[in-house]
Amino acid sequence: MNRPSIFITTAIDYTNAPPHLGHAYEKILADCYARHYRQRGKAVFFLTGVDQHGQKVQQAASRAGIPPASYASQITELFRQLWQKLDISYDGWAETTHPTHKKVVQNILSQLLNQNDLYKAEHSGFYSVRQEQFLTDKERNEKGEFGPEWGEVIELVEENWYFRLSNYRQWLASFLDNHPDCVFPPFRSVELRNAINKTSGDLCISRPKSRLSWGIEFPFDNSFVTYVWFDALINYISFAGFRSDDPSEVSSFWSRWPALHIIGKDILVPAHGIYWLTMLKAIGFSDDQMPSFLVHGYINIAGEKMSKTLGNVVDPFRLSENYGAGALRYYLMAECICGQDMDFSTERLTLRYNSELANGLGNLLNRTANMVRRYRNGTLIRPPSPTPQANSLISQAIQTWQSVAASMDAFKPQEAIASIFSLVDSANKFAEAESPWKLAKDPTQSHRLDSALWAMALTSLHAASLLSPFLPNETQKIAAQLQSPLLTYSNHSSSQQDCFQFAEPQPVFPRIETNTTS
RNA sequence: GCCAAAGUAGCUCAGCGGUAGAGCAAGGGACUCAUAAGCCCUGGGUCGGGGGUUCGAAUCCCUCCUUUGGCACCA
Repeated sequence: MNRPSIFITTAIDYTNAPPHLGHAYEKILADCYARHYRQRGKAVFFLTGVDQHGQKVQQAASRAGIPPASYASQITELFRQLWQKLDISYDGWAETTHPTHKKVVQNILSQLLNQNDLYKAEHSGFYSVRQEQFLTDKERNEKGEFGPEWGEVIELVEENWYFRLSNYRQWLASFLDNHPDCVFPPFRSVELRNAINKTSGDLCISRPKSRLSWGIEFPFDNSFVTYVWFDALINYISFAGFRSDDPSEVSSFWSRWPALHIIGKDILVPAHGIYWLTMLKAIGFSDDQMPSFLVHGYINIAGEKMSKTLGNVVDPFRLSENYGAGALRYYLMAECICGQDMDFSTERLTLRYNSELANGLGNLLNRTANMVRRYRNGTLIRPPSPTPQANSLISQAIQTWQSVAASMDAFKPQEAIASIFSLVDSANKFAEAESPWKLAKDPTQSHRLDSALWAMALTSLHAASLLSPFLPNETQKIAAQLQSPLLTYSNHSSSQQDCFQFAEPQPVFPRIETNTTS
């Protein structure tokens, strides 16, 4: 990540149902990356949003008895509220019903038609009237039949538009062979590579209006709307300035691109790994303009996949009300091995919050603040030559910045957090070793007392600054208590800080009491 | 079925050829600046089973077992 600008996207969420914890995890992950790279002085463009078109939205809307547009905008509002609650600092917001997006999608369709990448063909197959979709052999049960869950199944002949994906399959295979690091974690890259071999044929990118009207109309054939995936994937470029009428938008697009797409494991194959990459190739993106993917896992509840049918869907609104957005953000980032599934439990959340944030960092700050107020009237002046012990703690703090950056670049946020807390541990051990409360009793130890308190205060500031991408709100409160701005990558080692003026000590991370039933 | 990933202390995971590790949880101790927080000490897990390579394997190879995921038109 040596580029001066970073373009981060998340999947755009489908507006057929309210957000759940999995949606929240992905946005929190992306937000932590966006904030981390901003702290490193990069020009970050963080794009997220919602996917509003398609069959499922149309169905959900008709069940609710309202037009698809109203239904989509109601759900969209819920997502926006959640992101606000969780402090998601996105720079761009994608809504696929937006006219700008529609224009780019239609522009691309026309381009592909002109370069002979599209064709119209007839397809016949089994169609479920109830589910409003074509069925494949995958949907057959053990007896080779389509079960009752599909309702009436008829054979249907339909004309549609196809994208000549097969023209690009070979290119995609060799691209992935030459760029295996395009997908993280590595085994997902293998999975994608293997999937290409097993696929054949082209991609159907239209739906006849007779059965689906909620979509972007084909510019050259108004009896069809665009298949949702083809529509949705384009958000990554349409909302970033690609093919904008404003030339400065276009040039900022090219300074941002290529993107890091943060997505869930369920939509790598085929949507992003196959459709999106071949679409980009067809549109004219070169090999070194291809995006990369950070593929995360699922959040399970007691070992089981979250699903509406199991009735174990966790509501992120309620979680952030009960525990606070910070606690939720912290727990998800500290606990999850990026790329793997994780098991969610409020017990673990409470445990980690209490032991690391409350007892670790919170208490470090609080004990420091109290001693500075008690022994130094709340004002701490930088000692001209701190003791070697104090210097050693401070230099560990400075070194931690590098390890955090390295861990983040390696897509290991949990490792980054671990190294921040190893610094906090060192500071608490340092406090025991120096015992400022003993030094305070001996006037001849005044310099050593100043050094110790200084090192503790400065380390608290370093730890809070390093933690700020994960806990933007709470770390601001720490900064307020220290009455000092948070540090960044450009000033952390040469901070001009020469005084701490402590505000009234107040627990930033009050312990979550557990004896009450949750 | 095919292709992958994982199986290490109660829990979450690190180690990936050289005498089994971390954090949390559990037990004990000394202290008091602090959100009864922090600090110190302790805990002995056949590293999924079996076989092989090697002076030596959690670490390489084979095989079996268990769990999870992907295998295009549903987003």
